[in-house]
Amino acid sequence: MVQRGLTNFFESFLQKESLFREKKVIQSNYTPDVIPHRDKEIGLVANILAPCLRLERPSNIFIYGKTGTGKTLSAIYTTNQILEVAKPKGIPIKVIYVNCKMRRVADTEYRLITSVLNEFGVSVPSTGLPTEDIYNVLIKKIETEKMILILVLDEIDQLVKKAGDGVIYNLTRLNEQLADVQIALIGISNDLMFIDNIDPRVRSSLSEEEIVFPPYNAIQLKNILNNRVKRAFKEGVLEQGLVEKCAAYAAREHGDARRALELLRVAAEIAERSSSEKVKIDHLDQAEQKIERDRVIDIVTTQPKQQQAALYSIFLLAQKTKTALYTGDVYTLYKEICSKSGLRPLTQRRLSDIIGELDMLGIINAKVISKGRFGRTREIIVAVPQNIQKNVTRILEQNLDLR
DNA sequence: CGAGATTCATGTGAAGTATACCTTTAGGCTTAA
DNA sequence: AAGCCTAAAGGTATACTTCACATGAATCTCGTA
Repeated sequence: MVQRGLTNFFESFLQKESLFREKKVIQSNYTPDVIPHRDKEIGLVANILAPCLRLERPSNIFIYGKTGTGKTLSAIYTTNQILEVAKPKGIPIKVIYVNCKMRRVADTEYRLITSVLNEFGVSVPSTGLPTEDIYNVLIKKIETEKMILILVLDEIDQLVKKAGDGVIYNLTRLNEQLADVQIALIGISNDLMFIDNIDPRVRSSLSEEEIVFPPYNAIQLKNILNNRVKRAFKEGVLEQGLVEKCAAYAAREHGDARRALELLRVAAEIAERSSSEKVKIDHLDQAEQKIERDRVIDIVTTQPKQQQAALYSIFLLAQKTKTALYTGDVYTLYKEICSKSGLRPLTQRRLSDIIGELDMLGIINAKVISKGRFGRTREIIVAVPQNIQKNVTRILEQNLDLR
């Protein structure tokens, strides 16, 4: 790096006009004051949750809809509103939000309860205790006072897929052991098939109420974007038709509003970095690339070494052969990779599971097929565009200490 | 020719093992009275 | 004697291994038309 010019660089950076007015408005963790086109859904949620203001346990809610349809946002928004009413009146309501997808945070029963406890400010060992004990700690903690506990479980399908549906059963049964505290669950899932594959008893208790969030259409998306653009950007920094194009992109991808907003923000960041005075359509295309790349890189690099080695083998093989890959081939190469990078190779049994996990992450598509006389295997197809694949392969190479 | 039987390569479930971490307990040491 | 530290014992969750059996369509076999 040229270090002498750095002060100058920062100076000129400060002088440069930013394209943003209030950048946080289009950042992903921002909760807007109004959520357009979700009045009906929010009304439903509010109706169901309202009894908790009278200290009655509301029904459990199961919310589903594709990603970026405002499920999480609506749930958080509604519960926040309830809290706002409840707080000045001293109504004891507590809302806890847990994202079950976060690997190594809340993807097992034990870890879920642990993260709930963390919300209460109680820290418990990450391992070593019986799950039963952890429940008891929780019970003891919340039983001290009368209250309604609303537990929002985001991406609940991931949790059930890994830890089984007993978790939800246990949670609902917790109510029987608690005299003064009532727990209501809000399960959020973007897997529409999920609810059909769980124990009917669990199902009926989880989805006492079901709410479906339909995807936004292009016009609605445009509306949402415009709403935020007004506050987020300075006037006239967006090229004509940019918002429309952005909405169209996202509508094509099953009406994902989160994606549309992210697309716009990243495009603006790119424009800013290249010291352009306007955000142009061209920046939008670059942003689309960058988002996808960052997403993949993020998933890949937070994965444990073994998974990375497996993925590296898959990528390498995919680049060599044009046809689909099979588990056996991957395992052979994987073992080689392991010895090169000083990793202890796992068994094929385990690799098979890892391939399943990678499939769940959406990095690859693995389908079990039968090749008849030539056995049964998984057909693996990489679900990442070529150029990004190369990019990621290089990163993996470094991570795994290969040359 | 067609219905079964066979076969292959690996999926998949269950049970066992290793590891990392936890609490409890008991003994030994220190310290202050 | 009280307090504190340490090591050992006994426990759990999780990632992984081992073992054993299940799968499912291409291919083979063999009786029959």
